[in-house]
Amino acid sequence: MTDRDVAVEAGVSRATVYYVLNEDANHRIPDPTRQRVLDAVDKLRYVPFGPARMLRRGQSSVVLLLTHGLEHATDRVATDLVTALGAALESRGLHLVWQIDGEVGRDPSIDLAPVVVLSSAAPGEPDFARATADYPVPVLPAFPDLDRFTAAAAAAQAELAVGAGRTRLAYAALDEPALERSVALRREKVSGVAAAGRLPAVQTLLLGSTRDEARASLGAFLDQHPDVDVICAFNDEVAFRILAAARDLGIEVPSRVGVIGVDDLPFGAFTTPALTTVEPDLSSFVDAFADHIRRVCDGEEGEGPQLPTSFRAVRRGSL
Amino acid sequence: MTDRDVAVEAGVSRATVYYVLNEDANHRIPDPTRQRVLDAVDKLRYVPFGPARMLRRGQSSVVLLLTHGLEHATDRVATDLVTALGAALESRGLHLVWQIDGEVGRDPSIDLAPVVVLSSAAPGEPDFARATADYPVPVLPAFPDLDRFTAAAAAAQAELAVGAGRTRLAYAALDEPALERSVALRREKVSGVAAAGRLPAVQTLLLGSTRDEARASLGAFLDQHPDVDVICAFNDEVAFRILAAARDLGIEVPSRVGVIGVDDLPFGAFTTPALTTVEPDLSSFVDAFADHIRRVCDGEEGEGPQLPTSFRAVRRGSL
DNA sequence: CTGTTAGCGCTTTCAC
DNA sequence: GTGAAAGCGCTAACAG
Repeated sequence: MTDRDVAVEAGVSRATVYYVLNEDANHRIPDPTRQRVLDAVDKLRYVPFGPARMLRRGQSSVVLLLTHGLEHATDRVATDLVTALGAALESRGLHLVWQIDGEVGRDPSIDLAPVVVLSSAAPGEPDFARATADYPVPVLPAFPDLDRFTAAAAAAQAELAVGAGRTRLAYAALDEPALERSVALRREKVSGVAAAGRLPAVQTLLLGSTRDEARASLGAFLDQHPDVDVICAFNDEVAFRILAAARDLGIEVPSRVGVIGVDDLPFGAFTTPALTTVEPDLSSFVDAFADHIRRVCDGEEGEGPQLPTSFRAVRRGSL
Repeated sequence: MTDRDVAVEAGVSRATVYYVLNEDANHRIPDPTRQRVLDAVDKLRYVPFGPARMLRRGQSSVVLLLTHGLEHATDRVATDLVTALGAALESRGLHLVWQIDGEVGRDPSIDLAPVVVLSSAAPGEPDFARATADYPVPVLPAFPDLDRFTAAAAAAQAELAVGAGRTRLAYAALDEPALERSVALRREKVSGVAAAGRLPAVQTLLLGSTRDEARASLGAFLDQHPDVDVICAFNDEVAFRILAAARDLGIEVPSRVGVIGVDDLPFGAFTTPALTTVEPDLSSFVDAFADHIRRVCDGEEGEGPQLPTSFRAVRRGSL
């Protein structure tokens, strides 16, 4: 179905079809003609063909989000953000689509012709550079200043711990090389808060991946650092593993040691003890980010917003 | 950057550029010319413009996955499936992109021009019909015969329970109207297995959403049905909530009552007791599904594969 | 072996 | 108020 078909069906020219459909201000079409066109559109179920439109316009309304894998998908915070961003962009005439940026698909999916690309990688990382090379359009970080954001989460955890009267802080993460830099950064932040409160140095606990390994890691860690009285975990999942390990070891939470997560995943209310955690407020960021993306699409320059640094404490039983 | 620019830069015609780039078999281009073209492409960082290509071809290489929300994203099974499907389609020259099919965005995202649409809804559901109406291309269910699949999971749970010597089965799910049909279906399947083993009727437990409500629901249920000795949960998350409720009530798992989940989410190893669950094998389905999608793109008719019905039991402490 | 040319469907300027 | 025509960038049939 093309505009031609509609024109024939309605007995008018192709231009007239366009005037009716796009409500062209320079052309007032008499109602009977107008109606014939609209009827024809309905009857033929005509939908303009996107590629032709994009070719004419020179650009599309598609915003492409590239994430390395779906690890971000199972992260509740990221999915909330993506969902909210999609809605916010929609109301600005843009369409958010999501694609996995795998090793396999080295084809930059030319057919997509996005007007702007959002990369889950940070500027400077290989995936970000690759996106910049592959797409002849602006590439923005999907999670701007993620490091600052996660560091702020760590600081919020530490402040929560100190505020609760804990004095010997530890930081815990999974023992994965890929996470190393991020862990160092967050731990640094926790150390900063500890130092500001004249507390001793912050120790790092790297947790094994199986339950047995997790138990062994935690046991050894607490033997070596017996005065640690609170553990700030990388996220709620790590916190959950620590709770499991503590239970296996007969270590009491929160009396012997407190545990604090990040994200406020739904399961946090169902652990034993229930998980204390911190959670960001993303709503104002999302709108600002959508505005920024809109501006970038319009060719404007300028800095975009960064992820927020304020976190809300969710106090439950584990601290 | 257009092919014109490349042609000028290389000092050849536009057609020659095309012959070089697409390695046209009917035209052997001498190496020096060839090299000049390739150099020009590199120098100008030329990338063909997708929309023009699609317009010419009449169709794109984009497969659009529409999901109602991101509830599927936090479902590990679904994300595994999407990831694997994306890779499988990539190797067949197709590109999978994902878009949220929200109420907000009533614009059928015309710019996307997919060659086929995958809907998370099942044929017959409103979202599926909407996709069919909005897109002038074939629409397939993204999770073909999901009901059969989930029913098979329920059957696997029941068989696992019976195999372990349990005789009074219950089925548990969250108390949400949207899930009602699916819950009924799965419960039916559990009932079938029970009946086949000449066991008493299967009771249904609808769990409240907060922890307190969950405890109350479970307590009341077990008071009313004191001989129930195993609970098959809708999924691992529901199973986890049941474990929490049981702990709060001082009900011993698995001695007093066993608990079985579905999905084998990573946290299952870290609950107390660790969660027994069942898990599907999706690998062969993914390849078959990708083949089918490829065929549909090529205009062929025919039935596609269905989600598998065989599940692997993961035995841990909760049964 | 290389170049010219027509046309995909949509939009818009210009002429009637 | 309506229509004719050109052109976006890419591709492919056809001519040279």
